[in-house]
Amino acid sequence: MPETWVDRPRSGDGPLYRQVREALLREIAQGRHPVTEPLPSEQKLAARFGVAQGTVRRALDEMARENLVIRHQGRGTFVHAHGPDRDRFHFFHLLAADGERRLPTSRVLSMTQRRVTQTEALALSLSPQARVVEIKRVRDLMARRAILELIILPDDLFPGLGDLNKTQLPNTLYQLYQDRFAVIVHRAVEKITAEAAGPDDVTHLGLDRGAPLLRIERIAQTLDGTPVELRISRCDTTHLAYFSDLL
Amino acid sequence: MPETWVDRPRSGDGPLYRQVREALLREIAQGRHPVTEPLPSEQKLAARFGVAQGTVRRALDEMARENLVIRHQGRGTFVHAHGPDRDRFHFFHLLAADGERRLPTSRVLSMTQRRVTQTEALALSLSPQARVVEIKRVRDLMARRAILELIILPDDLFPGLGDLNKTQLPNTLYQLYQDRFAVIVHRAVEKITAEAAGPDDVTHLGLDRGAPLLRIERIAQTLDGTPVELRISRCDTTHLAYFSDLL
DNA sequence: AACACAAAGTCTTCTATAAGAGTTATAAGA
DNA sequence: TCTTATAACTCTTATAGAAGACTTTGTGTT
Repeated sequence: MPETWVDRPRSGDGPLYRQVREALLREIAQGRHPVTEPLPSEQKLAARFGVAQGTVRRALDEMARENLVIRHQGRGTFVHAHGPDRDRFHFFHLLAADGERRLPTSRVLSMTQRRVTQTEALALSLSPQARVVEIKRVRDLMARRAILELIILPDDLFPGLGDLNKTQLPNTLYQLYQDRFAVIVHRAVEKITAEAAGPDDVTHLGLDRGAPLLRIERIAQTLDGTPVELRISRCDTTHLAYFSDLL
Repeated sequence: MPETWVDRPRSGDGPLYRQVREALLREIAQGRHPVTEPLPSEQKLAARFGVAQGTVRRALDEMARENLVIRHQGRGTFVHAHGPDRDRFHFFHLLAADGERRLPTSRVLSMTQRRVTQTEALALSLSPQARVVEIKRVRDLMARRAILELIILPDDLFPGLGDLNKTQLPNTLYQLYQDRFAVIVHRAVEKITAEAAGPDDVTHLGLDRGAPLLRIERIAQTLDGTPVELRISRCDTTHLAYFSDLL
């Protein structure tokens, strides 16, 4: 046996290139293929799967389009991770008033560990007894308080996170998830509503009581669809807007 | 000369398949290739452009991914237009409270013709003297007043629209734009903010004065990026939510 | 001997072409 | 109605050269 052959595309599942795609997806989801080193070359993968190189290529191209892997000519194909290369705005859809996309800064208000609530358990598909870490922070955009954020993380996916000092949290959390806990956020679903400012919003965002604000409820997922983060952002949209491109 | 040969891919512009793509895009934007009949077959296009069939295929595949054309095995490739085939929810991102995607019904309040305002002219890149048609309507979702919509259309793109009776307007306007005026909306950009309900919202949506609502400002564009519609939707989000998938 | 730099070689992805087998839809004919 | 033919797209494989990135080797200098 030339290699450990864990995942062969099953026969009769549809197009070959899609079977290859699924096999690769499973491998990546299982955590083989560290983000620091390239996947096996197209040739190698083709040999492993017993298909032509072009078929592997088609699978990889499709995955690259979905931002699951990133391909560098001459270097190889890598699992698409968070880092300097990646588009930082992919998961940040707030636009400053001047129409420019800017990254916010963050100040952590609190970080606590506790039992999950019922709605949280539902959103993250956790058991009612599960424990979570709750992070609360204020984010500034263009030196103006703009976002009040509540982040809920399953404790079992992020062991030891609750013990960190709140000053140790970086601005870009997804980078942290990836580097410290090998959790890679690949996609997210957001539900957006309008709400009236409550006491918390008044104190931390400086809004008037009852002022309209944008509520963004995000569930971030890994490659295989496992929800790993629930994030509720409350935004003062007097100087910014959420944007969405319908292509 | 075998055909009218308007657009040849220029030499040295980058990958061949992309030159073909651009050439086809120009053709479609110019309004050749009616939506009712297929584009020339891959073979024909390959012959026209002097490239291999696989190269044309790659260009078309890319365009199909971007929802610019739609491919039917055995029938041909068509300009992707609005109609029964097309995903009706592509341009409607509101989610009912139960999590289901439903289409709203519409009741037109008014339809008037007037001079463009300054902000409208900016958004639609019109001259300050241009005339527009303004449509105002209320949309119900699950038999509940949910959206107050203001639609601004450049008069020169939609000649004679202002003369229509307001009862003649269909629920799905993009279908009308396409069938009556040969204007195909291919993409849209939305900016979303939270606002307080004003007098209009109170009367038409039954909201309390100052209640928070979701404001969606959409600019719809044709293939070549020409803005053709400005639409401002004011939504009561007590029973629905805007959703966005970050893939 | 140690270092700097250029050339050569190798690995990888990217582009282009070609060809054959399979699937789907439409139209013509029995 | 059923069958057949045809046209079109789909899938897979194969090959070959171009282009980018990295490593090794060779050369010359210090």
